[in-house]
Amino acid sequence: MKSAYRIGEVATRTGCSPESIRHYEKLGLLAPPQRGEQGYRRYNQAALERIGFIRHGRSLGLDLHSIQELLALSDNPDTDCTAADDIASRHLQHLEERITALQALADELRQVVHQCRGGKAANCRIIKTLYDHQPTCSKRGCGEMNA
Amino acid sequence: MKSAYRIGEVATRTGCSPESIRHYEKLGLLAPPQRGEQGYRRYNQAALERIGFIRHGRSLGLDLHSIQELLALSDNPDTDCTAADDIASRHLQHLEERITALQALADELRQVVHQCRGGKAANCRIIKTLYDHQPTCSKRGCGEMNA
DNA sequence: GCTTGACCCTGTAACGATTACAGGGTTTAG
DNA sequence: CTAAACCCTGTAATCGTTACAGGGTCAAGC
Repeated sequence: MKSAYRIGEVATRTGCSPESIRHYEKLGLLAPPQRGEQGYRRYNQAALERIGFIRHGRSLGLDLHSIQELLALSDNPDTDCTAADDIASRHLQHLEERITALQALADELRQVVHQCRGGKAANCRIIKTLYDHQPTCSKRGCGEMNA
Repeated sequence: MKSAYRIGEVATRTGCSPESIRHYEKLGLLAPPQRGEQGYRRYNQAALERIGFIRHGRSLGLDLHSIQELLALSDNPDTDCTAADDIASRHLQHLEERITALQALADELRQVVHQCRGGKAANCRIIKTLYDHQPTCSKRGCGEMNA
């Protein structure tokens, strides 16, 4: 069990770029690691697993703040972990809303795609449709909400 | 048919914030409008419709660059509009891929949600799962890709 | 020895779209 | 006369990641 990986090796093992690893450290998701003689960061197995945790969370679409909360729970094993369930549930609901919204967009797009093959822009149904003022939702911040 | 709206009135009519309108102007999606005596921007009906076009495009999830291309086609009515269809088709495909990916994430989350009610973090299935290294996709830039 | 390339370091800016300021001016209603 | 509600410009923040610039260290190969 090797215990002194440099950042590049951690990157290839975790699929997380060195830049991101340093970023997580700056944000406090990772404790500043020990340094080798030349000032290089040296990571141990626990750090590797922590980075794997973060990447898995990110791949699920969790934001770094939520991941930080989950890591805090993990760091305090005696804590009540209802909060973890809250985070996951909230994110799942968020995802479901987002999927519904995207499906509505896709449906709307399907209605206009392939309607203007070979024509002139003046008669293009896509462009005409965009000028029609019935956006799916016209409220202020209601575009394609972020992931 | 009024033809001299100030930016705030345009904002309420189009559901687009004044900041965004000025932003679109800076990016070249909107031509710099005429100015009133006090230097205030004055918009006419055509500008309102153009902003509606942009908002509708955004609500469909198109990026401003694509919208700019569509506006360029609209500004040149004699152009072949195959490009419009390309943009819409590409975006639709993008949406469909994204929906599929999000559904996979939601499925994965559903498997862990509600598995740790009332327990201690040390035994939390959500946290345990995140430490398991089978992210849906562990490749470099493969998190929840942007909209 | 000396260069080339692959690492590592720090700090800063870019991406995209929007929002939020700071710091100022003008108008309007009380 | 003053406070609120507008408008202006320019800059910085948001989020997570990537890409630089400008520098240091170390190995292999000439």
